[in-house]
Amino acid sequence: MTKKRVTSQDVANLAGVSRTTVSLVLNDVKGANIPEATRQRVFEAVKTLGYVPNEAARALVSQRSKAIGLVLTRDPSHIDTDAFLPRIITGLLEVVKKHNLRLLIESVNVDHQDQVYLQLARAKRIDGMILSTPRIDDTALRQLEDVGIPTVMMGLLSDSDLYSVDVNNRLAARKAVDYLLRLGHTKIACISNAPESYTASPDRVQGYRDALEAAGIEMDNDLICFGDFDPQSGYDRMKSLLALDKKFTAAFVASDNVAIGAKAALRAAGLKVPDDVSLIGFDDIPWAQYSDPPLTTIRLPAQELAKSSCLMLIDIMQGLEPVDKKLILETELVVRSSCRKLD
Amino acid sequence: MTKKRVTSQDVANLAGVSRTTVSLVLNDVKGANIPEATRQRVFEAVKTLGYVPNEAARALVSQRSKAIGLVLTRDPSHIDTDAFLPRIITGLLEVVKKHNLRLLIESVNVDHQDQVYLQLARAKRIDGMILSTPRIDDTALRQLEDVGIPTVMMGLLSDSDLYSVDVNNRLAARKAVDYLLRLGHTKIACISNAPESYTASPDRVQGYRDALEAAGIEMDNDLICFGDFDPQSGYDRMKSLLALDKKFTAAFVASDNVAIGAKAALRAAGLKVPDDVSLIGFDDIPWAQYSDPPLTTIRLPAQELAKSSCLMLIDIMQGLEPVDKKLILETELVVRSSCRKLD
DNA sequence: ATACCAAACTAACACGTGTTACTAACTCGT
DNA sequence: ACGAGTTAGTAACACGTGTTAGTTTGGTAT
Repeated sequence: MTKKRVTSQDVANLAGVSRTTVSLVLNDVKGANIPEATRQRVFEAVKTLGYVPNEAARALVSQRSKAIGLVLTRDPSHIDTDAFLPRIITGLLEVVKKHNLRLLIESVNVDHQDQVYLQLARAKRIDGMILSTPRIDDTALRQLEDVGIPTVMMGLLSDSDLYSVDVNNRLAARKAVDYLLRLGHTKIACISNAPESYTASPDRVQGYRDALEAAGIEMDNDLICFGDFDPQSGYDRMKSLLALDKKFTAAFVASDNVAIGAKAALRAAGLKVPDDVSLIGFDDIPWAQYSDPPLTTIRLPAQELAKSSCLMLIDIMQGLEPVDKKLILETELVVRSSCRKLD
Repeated sequence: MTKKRVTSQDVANLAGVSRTTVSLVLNDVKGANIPEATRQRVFEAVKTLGYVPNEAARALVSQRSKAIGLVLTRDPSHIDTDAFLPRIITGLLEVVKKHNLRLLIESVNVDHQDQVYLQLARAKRIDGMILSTPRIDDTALRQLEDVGIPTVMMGLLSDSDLYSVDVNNRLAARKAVDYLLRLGHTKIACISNAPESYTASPDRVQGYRDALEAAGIEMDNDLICFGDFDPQSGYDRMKSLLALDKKFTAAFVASDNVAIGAKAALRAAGLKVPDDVSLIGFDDIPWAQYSDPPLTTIRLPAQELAKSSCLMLIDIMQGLEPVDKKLILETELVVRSSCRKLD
């Protein structure tokens, strides 16, 4: 009754060869000369028995698990509303599958990150890892280099030696604000995507600053605030901004997801987009183009980000030096209808 | 220079005991009597060396990988815009972490599903799996039972013996349409969430039918069509419906994600929600409450679905018979502002 | 003094694979 | 005929852990 496990020994027995030969055939070892007839016998036996090599045994002897990990360094509550995660995942899955790897997902609560990193790495559960949304104050990142597990960051940590793939957040933000400036706006509010400790956030604010400065517009720090990933935070921040009564005519919200909430707050205040306030987002999540009005935003190549990270990681895992240690992908201004020209 | 791997033997040496003792201490085996002093010595050594047990070796000997798999049975393009996936993942991660398991994500392209299922199961990469969005015509599901890997389906396949967790799609859909009926609508269009082959889809349409029938309203099959997961499909279907010129006053769209597109199509046709057409969705994705107008919808307890599936799976993996073989969770009508009362 | 027993530990096997070093047989040029 | 090389295959070890059966040590009852 109990399903007997099928091992390579069983295959060997059925094919009338040794276990070694089975291994040589299945792994297509080129040094060994196995005549076609024998190979076929082995394949036949494999098929008959439905044999699948035990990954644990294989991992043990080869010292590699053939899996990579995607580590999310955010609170689950923030991940919940992340409209990008699915794209990241499909991007990773595509590459991972092509290379016969598996994808492990792990989230670390900000408290004891160190443990988790080391655990995963040392336990050899994964051969490499992709870190998403790194934080500036993440001390565990330093330790990571000691463990010596191949790592790629999606998102740049400027003062780190680790490999990374990212967009130029600063430049992209500037592109967005420059666009608003071209439309004639001068009083422009800014809601960033996340708290300052997440690296992309201050970068995007800096881009906002760059644009205003280049245009010779005086900065009003009251108009700058930091969201917290989800729409609710956008709603709250926009409400606060409106309470200041500063009469801004446009807002740069450095995350479409946060912009969703910001827009709701504008509506609640009786303000229309773009008639009363122009709104430009960041990311181009799927929702953006179907919003009412369709949201003008900066397109972040989410899937490319994921794929490139993954490919880079695989290179590193194979001991190859990737062409770029820090790869920067292009962003693109996507003009829709949420910004109007000021007369 | 080369980082030497730390094994339990090293720990044993440092602590001045045998490797067996180390294992007994670390796994807290109750039969063995290890005095407190020795235990402390072992823990000390573990800490000093930064020892972490090799998972592959552990998996090999214990015949369990301590990982579960989430298998997505959809095209990547559909997963991309799935606003629910993040919630599912955080739900799973929460439970998984609590039980010291890992989460593996796998997508199977509809073509060769069988292989993938079997591969994962036989290779012992995972101890159990959660299937999302099962399809009616999925023959591999049958084979799955043969392999004998614990499996839970998120989404019900009525004629299958497998364990499952789902909502009552039919009843939930009826709730939605009943609400529209109460508001006085009688010409109600229906766009389902997915092609008919995905089980939830025909169920929801059936709920729509139930409601109309109970109200004694004649059915117009032209008003029923099937979306395809993403907003674009909603846009297309709604456009087709409008082209029929059937003058419906309300639409039940069995997926918020599809509803996003449907709403855009209405807008493109110069129709306002809810003034011209009332719109009710399904799922209550994060976007729904921030939509303009806020979308009335049926709340699907995504995270609960994930958690319950996971808990059920863990029960099964431990050989326990879960209380319900087919668990049904509650849905809830969430009234917002996308439906108006007809006079 | 001997038998017995519990406490504290350990030697040795099993898990299923990849791989190296080796053998036996067969071919071939001289 | 004979050494050299090739071909086809295998025995045996390594990977790092969990676990069983067994061994020593020291104490205690008979």
